Amino acid sequence: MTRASTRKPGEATGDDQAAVPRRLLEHATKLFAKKGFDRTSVQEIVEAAGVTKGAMYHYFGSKDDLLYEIYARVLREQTRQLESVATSDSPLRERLAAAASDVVVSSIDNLDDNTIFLQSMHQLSPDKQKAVRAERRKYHERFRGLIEEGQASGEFRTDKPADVVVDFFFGSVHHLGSWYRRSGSLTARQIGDHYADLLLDALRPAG
Amino acid sequence: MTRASTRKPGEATGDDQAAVPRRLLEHATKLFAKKGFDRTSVQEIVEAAGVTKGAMYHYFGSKDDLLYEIYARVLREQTRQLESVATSDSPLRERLAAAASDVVVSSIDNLDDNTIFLQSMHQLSPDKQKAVRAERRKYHERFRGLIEEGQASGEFRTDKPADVVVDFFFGSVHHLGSWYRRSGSLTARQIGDHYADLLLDALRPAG
DNA sequence: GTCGGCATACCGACCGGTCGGTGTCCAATG
DNA sequence: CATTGGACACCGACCGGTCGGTATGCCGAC
Repeated sequence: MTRASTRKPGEATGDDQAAVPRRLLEHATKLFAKKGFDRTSVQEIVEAAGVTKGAMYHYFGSKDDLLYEIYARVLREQTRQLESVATSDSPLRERLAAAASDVVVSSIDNLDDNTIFLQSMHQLSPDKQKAVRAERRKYHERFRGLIEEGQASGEFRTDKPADVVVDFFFGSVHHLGSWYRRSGSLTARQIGDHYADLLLDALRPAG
Repeated sequence: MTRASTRKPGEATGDDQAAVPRRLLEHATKLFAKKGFDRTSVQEIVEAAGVTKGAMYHYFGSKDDLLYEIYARVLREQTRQLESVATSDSPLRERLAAAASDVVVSSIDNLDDNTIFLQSMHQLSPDKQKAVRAERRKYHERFRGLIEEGQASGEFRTDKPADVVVDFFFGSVHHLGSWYRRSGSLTARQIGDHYADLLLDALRPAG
């Protein structure tokens, strides 16, 4: 606190080197995941981040904003990742398998974000909730596009609507947080590959 | 209020014929599903149910109790249903398909309960949460038993751990509430059959 | 001097839960 | 039959505490 130094504004003055907004987001994520959005007070967040409420309200308009920023970051990253995998020039089945496995792995790597998504989205203000939903929908549509591509080419069964399959699969993904434990015997990639296999095999044309 | 009558104690005296605890549970379910547990005040619940706080705390020990009772009811019913389907003397594939489809249908029929499960379980007191988890685990184990039965007989693939498949499937089921709308073009049973097909086909031995 | 980057004290709203009371029914008593 | 007592089902004002948010001030850098 009293440590004299010539820092750029925004740089940490405490023990942590990270910038204040970053630290706030980081600790807010952990606390929201652990206790839920409503049960985490602003006071707790700023204490965990080693700053004060004044600092927080300087960078974020509200507690809601904090949550929204957390979502926005995750969504941006996942969308980026999907886009990169989907547009590669591998065969369709491989692209879909990679997309499926990747989203599982990244969901497990960021279990906290995932948990928050699951539990706290409905606590956002309506307009921000709408923004998040719109972004999520874009993501799902991109994923669905892969399935429809395979249905058109005859690689995948056509008796199941693609959007039902997408919701089926992402339901599983979003729920990873409620059962996956790092202490378990399977790695994130193993789970991802299992999930991808299950999806791909469920999509095989009827034998 | 002033309507004279010879009612048994516990019978409604207002517009609604239902007993007070029942009405409380009913309206609490709706409100919890719509606004979340923490954002629903006891005051709102009792107003919706047309009683007062005194009445509520007469029948329930706490707001937590209300939530717990909602869970307990749903769990009891789903467990009962699964047990009934699983022990019938149909072929295994049919029993599993029926169990899968049924749980989807009942989840859609009671979307509110499902939503609450998803969003508010972690807000229960630790001991009640433990009780709910234990009950849920029993349910999952029963379901898993069906899959293991098929793996042992060679009907299902053995390269996917049964518990992974169970979590995969129930993730999808629990997430129905986040996308299913009654205004959609598919009935609950149609979704249930689609989901059951996807599960069964994902379990086919590799071709 | 003034502007970003905070700190601190404080406010008003609200919330879960409590508690002393009230009306009603029923069963025992006389 | 009339009276009484008390168990049950509720009522609603109130309390201690918490929370999100704000107003104001300080302080170093430019």
